[in-house]
Amino acid sequence: MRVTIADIARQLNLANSTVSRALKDDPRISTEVREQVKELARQLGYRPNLVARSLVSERTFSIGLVINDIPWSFFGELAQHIQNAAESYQYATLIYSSGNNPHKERIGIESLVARRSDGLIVSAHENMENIHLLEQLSREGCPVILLNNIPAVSLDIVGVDNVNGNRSAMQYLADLGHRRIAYIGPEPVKSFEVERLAGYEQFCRQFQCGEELRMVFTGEASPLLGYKATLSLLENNHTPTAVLAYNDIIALGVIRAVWESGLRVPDDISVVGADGLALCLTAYPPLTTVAVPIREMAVKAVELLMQRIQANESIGRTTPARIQLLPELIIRQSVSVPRS
Amino acid sequence: MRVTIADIARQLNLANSTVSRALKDDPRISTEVREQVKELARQLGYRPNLVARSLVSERTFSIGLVINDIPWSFFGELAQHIQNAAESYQYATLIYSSGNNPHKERIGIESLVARRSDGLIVSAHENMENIHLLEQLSREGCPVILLNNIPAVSLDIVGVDNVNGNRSAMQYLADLGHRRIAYIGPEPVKSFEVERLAGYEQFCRQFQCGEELRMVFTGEASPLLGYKATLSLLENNHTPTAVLAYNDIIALGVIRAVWESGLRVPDDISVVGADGLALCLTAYPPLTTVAVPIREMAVKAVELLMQRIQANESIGRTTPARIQLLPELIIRQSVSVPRS
DNA sequence: ATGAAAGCGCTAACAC
DNA sequence: GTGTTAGCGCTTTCAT
Repeated sequence: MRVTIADIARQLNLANSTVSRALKDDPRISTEVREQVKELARQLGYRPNLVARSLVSERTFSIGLVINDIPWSFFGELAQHIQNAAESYQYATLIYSSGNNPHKERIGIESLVARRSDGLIVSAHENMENIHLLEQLSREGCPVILLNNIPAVSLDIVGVDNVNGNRSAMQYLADLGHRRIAYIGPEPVKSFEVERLAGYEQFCRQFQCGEELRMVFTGEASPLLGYKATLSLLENNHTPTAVLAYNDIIALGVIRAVWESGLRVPDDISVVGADGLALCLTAYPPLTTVAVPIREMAVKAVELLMQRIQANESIGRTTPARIQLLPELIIRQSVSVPRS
Repeated sequence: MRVTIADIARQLNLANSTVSRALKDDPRISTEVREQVKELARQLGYRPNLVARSLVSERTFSIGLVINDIPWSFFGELAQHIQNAAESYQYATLIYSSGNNPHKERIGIESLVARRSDGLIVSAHENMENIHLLEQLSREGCPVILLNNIPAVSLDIVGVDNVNGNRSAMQYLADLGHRRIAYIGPEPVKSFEVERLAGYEQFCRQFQCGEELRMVFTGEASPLLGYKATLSLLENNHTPTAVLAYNDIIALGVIRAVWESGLRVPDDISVVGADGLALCLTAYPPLTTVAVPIREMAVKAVELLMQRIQANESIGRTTPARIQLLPELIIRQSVSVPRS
């Protein structure tokens, strides 16, 4: 049997509550007793049972994080920052990765709630059933922060202004003289996908430039799909002077395809990514990218969640918060002025 | 207030225990009552409180995973596989990333234990104090699976035979005719670092080839350090015909440095990575690598942990298990025969 | 087939 | 300053 508060109390002829207080440095307990208790606790190797504590305090001091996948690093970096931010509030983070599967996402949400996470941060799959589930949970008293821009949803949102992020990247390319700018990314389904494409298209329309270079493929964002899409774009002789990729991962695939085609980055084709992952520095040449302020996003999301938890309020009483973070263009070496 | 079993019992004029059983499809409860209970549970939006359940059952159905960092994808991929494997046993995974900081690692371990994880999988920082803590926990009844090869430790280990992995990579290079093979990696402190360097050095000694090309830098494995190390290697005119990098991340930095120096991969310099991450396909050219069977590692670790949990045995009674996984060389396009 | 009661480890009124 | 008591939500003997 593991050692409990009762064991300590018995050996010291104290009441459980006294031991409990002593362990928490309650000023009402005399210093001697406190020391005595702590000393014995150490000797016996007492480890508090947070499960029991949670049952009475109705608080687990843990938050749940639901993401799509850990490996491709956007979520990895995000998870790390969220964990760090939560830790500064003495909170643990339970990470659940849905593998982009709405059914698994649902299981994950339910599991985190059943484990009584004090709140949830969710980068959702955007399946409406699950969004409704989250709204429901929020109403039932479990605060939820959403990391996607979903309109008309009664949840707090910490989102990214991808439209303007990509518009500013386009502006940068146009200012350098680029007119034939391609976009390579997945079909616009999720908010990030829709917004990033929209930023590109809005700019194209406004400046009457190259919307025929919009290249949308089916499937999840991966370097391989970026690679293949680029190859087929180049084959068709629709050669652009610059490519705006949906994200960094795809951009790396684009770069590989350009080199393999015997062209050079950035001399023949400039490439811009998005997300701002550390692995941009992995590319040759290092990737210019529309960086999402991932750390800030994590900090803001956790901050907001902690407010909700402390105020013991979910949505219903209050208007949902809408925080929008603006991406920042990080200029590296994958872009130059167009060749001709 | 959230709805509890007692609420359902009251409304249906049943005992709590009956409701509890009905919810679990206990055959002793009549089908009608079972249906009635479940129906009302659905209507009221009953959600089981796993905290309460855990307190009595002494099981949380969650395991703790302690890793060094999530973002650089080895641990990301690992975490994903562990989570998947655990899920097949109906277990949730609590991930804690220590950011390579032994003190934070300790906090993380304690936090996971306080939350009463049924077991731990740890890719340790290899700080001996923490290892002893883990041994202690194991003795106290919390099974621990270690993912590092640490000698003479009384914990189950699912490790990687990095020595032979790297020797086979060297053999492959030598067979192609390479004699001037450099190694680029961090100072050998952790087991992975020691073993991978050892695999290189053993081969060099055996075949009397180029140990002067061993290039060890200070700091954590990052593409930037791989990049810088390569540049200084090339500056000193110690030009190798091939580079064996500590891992894929560093290899990507090496590749970038080679291109920037006006040399070509693999024509002038061949590059081999290690780990076998998905981002190898991101490189130009796609990276040949000594792939760790990450998924298998995850599956084996979880399998072993589940056995320990089910048998309700940690180390002490039993001899610790020693599972060694052999990496596999995945041949892509970053290696060719040497130039001259 | 169902109920009553005890208890998991801890906390928090309330007493003295 | 310390003890008593009740109870968090659930499971599990032991009755009936």
